[in-house]
Amino acid sequence: MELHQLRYFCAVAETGSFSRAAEQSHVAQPSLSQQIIKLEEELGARLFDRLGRSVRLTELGKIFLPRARAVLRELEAAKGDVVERKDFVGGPVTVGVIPTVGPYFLPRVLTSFSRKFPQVRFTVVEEITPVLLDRLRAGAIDVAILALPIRGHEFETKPLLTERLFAALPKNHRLAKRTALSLRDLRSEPFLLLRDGHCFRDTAVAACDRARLHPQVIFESGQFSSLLSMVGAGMGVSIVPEMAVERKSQCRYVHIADEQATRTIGTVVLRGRSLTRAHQAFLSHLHRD
Amino acid sequence: MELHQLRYFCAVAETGSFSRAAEQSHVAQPSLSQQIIKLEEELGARLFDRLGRSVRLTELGKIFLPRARAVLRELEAAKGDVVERKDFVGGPVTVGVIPTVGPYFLPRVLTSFSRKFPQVRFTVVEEITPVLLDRLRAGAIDVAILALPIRGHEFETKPLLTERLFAALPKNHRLAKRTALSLRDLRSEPFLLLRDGHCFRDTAVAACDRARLHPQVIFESGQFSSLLSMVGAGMGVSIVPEMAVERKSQCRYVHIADEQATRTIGTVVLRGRSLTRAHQAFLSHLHRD
DNA sequence: ACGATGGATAGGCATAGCCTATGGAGCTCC
DNA sequence: GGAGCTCCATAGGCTATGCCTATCCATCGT
Repeated sequence: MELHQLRYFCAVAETGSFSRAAEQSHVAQPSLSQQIIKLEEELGARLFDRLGRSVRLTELGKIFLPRARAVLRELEAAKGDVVERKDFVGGPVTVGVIPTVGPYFLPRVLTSFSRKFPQVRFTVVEEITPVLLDRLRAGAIDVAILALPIRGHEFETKPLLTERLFAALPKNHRLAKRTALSLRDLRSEPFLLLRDGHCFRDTAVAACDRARLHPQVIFESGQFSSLLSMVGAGMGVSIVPEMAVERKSQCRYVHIADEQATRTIGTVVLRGRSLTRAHQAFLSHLHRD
Repeated sequence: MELHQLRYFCAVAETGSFSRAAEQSHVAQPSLSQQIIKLEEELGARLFDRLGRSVRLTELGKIFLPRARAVLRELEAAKGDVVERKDFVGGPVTVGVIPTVGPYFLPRVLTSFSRKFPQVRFTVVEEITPVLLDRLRAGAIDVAILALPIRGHEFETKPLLTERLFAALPKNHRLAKRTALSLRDLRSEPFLLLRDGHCFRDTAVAACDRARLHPQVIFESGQFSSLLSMVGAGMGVSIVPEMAVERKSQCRYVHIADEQATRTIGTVVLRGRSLTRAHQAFLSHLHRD
């Protein structure tokens, strides 16, 4: 049983004539006749009585007609649904973000995007980079925002912004009034850093390495705000990205002028994964500058 | 969009693999791939993400899946409905019958048939022959029971029974004690006959013609029982078919022995019209002897 | 690095649906 | 009542399309 057979059948039922049905269906009358006959053979029953002049549905034909129409109606609904939704910017979007970006960057972007596309429902997952990448692979996350570069060519990355790093110092620190410094200037300071696993810890440590600095870490935490409180209390110094700089904290922030003392944030999606219009719109909203 | 494409799509969605879906669908994997691609092209959107190892539904695929299933479900329902009902003896049957047969013959047949096939719902139309034939042509009547022969080769007729004709005489009539008579014996009698239009009137008149008898008709009616009451009252004589003979009436009935003084009842259906199992069963019930 | 797995691509083939021409039955009109 | 028309069925040929095998290419696991 094929769809065009059902269409022909309905056309004959509607027009009451094979010829008119053929015309309406844009096929030759014999073609339509053949298909109706085939359909009848498959069902094992006549659907029409051919009575010289007129063609009439048999009892079984009358039963079959609404069912055939239902099939075609469902088909149109299926087609229409997809065609309609494929250009619709809406539905669920799950964004993954690393903790050192989440609180500083996402809220602003999400609110401005939601104003433009209120139909899009966001879910935000805040996890460290390797977890986010796993979730991307599994399809649990649509877009991730994290520090580049990352390894794995199954991902498509695109840089969003590169920010400078800052030294967070107690207010009364000897370097607090400087407008810039080098990591080497922090040679003898006790360090407060993020816990292992956070990629910004790696960024900071790598910068230190390049400066031949082996920081003495006296405190570790999972979020900047804890570190900065401790710094404000005079326990030591820390390194933070620009977006984590708190204007009205107890700390002073001095730009670290070392070469490559930066962090690049970018978007990551799974390569080969098809994106909805909502995903695409969100991505281009992020990269809109 | 074709049905096999929907089937393939569902198979891939279920198995999560083109290869397994192809196997399950009994086609080669490339064939299935091609059809999925065609489907995606027609919809203008990817339905699956091909991610090296695994295949996953896209957002649109997830939307499309239940709709595709709905189409296939409707299709199966349509097929099943017809296949189920085509062997089912039930549903409506409309029987047409002429007035001179209706009250004597049908009740007995309908009750015995309904005992066998209680699912069949009967509608009985009692009309004169030309009306019944029109209704047959229009499909408003499925089977007609009337006097043969009829004209028109668009009908299929089959004789049911041939009955003798009887003279209906008042009790004290001079011929009332005879066991048989000839129409010529009624030469001088006043006749009571059915109204024009009733085919049995034609049957009676034709029999009289053959007997060179030109009856003086003093009363006409649409039903035998009226005629027979009048005959019982001594107003004249009449001619009735065997099935109209009333055992406990005021009349005497004497067999008319003339050649061809008979009436043949038969079934009529529209040639080329397909009959349901209920129609077929009813016809063979009628002709069961 | 290698083979195994899984999907896409290429090219050939056969079927199936479409076409035109024609047949045959029924209806209309002169 | 016969000629012509209408309408569905049949016949025969053509083409498109879906299927096949062989092969390619990327990924994944050993």
